[in-house]
Amino acid sequence: MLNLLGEYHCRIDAKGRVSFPAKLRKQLDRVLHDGLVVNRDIFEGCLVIYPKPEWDKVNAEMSRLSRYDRSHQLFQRKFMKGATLVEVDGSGRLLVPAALLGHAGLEAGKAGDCVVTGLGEKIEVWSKPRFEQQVLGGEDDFDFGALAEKVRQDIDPARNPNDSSRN
Amino acid sequence: MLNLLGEYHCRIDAKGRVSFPAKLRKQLDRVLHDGLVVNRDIFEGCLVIYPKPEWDKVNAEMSRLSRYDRSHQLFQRKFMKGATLVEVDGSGRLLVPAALLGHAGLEAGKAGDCVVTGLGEKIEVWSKPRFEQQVLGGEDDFDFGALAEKVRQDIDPARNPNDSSRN
DNA sequence: GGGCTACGTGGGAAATCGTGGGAAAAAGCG
DNA sequence: CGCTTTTTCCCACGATTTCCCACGTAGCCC
Repeated sequence: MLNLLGEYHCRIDAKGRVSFPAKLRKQLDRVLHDGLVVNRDIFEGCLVIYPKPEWDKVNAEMSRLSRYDRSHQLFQRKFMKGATLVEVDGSGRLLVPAALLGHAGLEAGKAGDCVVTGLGEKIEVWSKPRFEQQVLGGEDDFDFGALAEKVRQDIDPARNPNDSSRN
Repeated sequence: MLNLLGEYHCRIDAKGRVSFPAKLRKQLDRVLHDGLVVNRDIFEGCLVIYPKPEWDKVNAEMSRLSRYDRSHQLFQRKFMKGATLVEVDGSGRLLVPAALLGHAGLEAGKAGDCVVTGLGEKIEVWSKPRFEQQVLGGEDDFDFGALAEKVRQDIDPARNPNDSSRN
C-alpha cells in the first residue's frame, strides 16, 4: 500500500508547471510511469493527486453507478469533473490544467508558491496562503478532539460493517 | 476498461462543429474509428457522447425492455430519440446535429463556447454558462456528503445483489 | 571546506492543435 | 433538366503546447 508522506513547498511557474518534489517522486517510483490523476478536491479549495492505480479503483467504483439514476449521475459528475491524467516531464514537473488551478486559488499564467503534501494514498496541492489559513491556522477555535472522536466511531471496525442503523 | 478523463474548453463554430480536444481523441484511439454516438442527456440540459462500443451496451440494455409494455416503449422512445452516430472529420471536429444542440443550450448556426468533460465511459458536452452554474457552481448549498452516502448505500456490494427491497 | 552531483527553474524551438474559409459534391426545388 | 442551396470535405494559417536543453543553486560526500 502507498504511504505518501511529507510537506513540501514549491513553485508553479507561469506555464502552470508544478515542480514536483524529488522526494515525493522517489516515493512514487513504481507507479509514476503510469501517470497521476489531478482533480479538484470535493470539499476544499485545493487539488488532489492520485497515482493512476489509485484512481483506477475510484473509476471501478464509478462504473457501478446506474446510468438511469439521476443522483448517481449527479454524484459521478460532481466527483469526476475535471479529473485529468498528467505525467511528469523530463525535469520532474507536473503540467496542471489551467481550469483546475483556479480551484486551488492559483492564477493560471502567473507564477506562485504552493504547498504539496503527501497524505497516504493521495497528494494534496494547496496555494501557500490558503494552506496557512485553512490547514495550519484556525487551530484555536477548532475542536480537533471532537472531530477525532467522531471519526474514530466512523472507522471503528467493530461498529461499521453492515451497520446501516446510523443516520 | 474505458477511462475518459479531462475537462476541456472548446468552441462550436457557426456550422455546428465541435472542436474535439486532441487529448480526448488520443484517449479514444482504439475506438474512434467506430464512431461516436451523440445523444441528449436524460436528466440534464447537456449532451452525452458514447464511444460506439459503449453505446452498444446501452442498446443491449434497451433490448431487454418489453415490446408489450407501454411504459417501456415510452422510455425507449424518450431515451433513444435523437441519438446520432457521428464521426470526427479530418481536423478532429464533431458535426453535432442542430436538433441536439438546442438541448444543450447551444444555438445552431452561431458560434459559442462549450465544455467537454471525460467521465469514465462517456463524454459530456455542456454550454459554458450551464457548466459553470450547474456543475461547478452551487457547491456551497450542495450537500455532497449526503449524496455520497446515498450512493454508497446503493452500490454497496453487501447490500446490493438481488436486493430489490429498496425504493 | 571544496568539489561534485542532483535538483529546481527558466526559456526557446519545433511540432501539434484549433479555427476559419473555400471549393467540390450532393441534395432540394422550380 | 438545370439552377440554387446545403452539406461535406480539405487546405492553410495563427496560436498554443510540448518537449528539450542549459544554467544557477543547494545539498551532500569525500
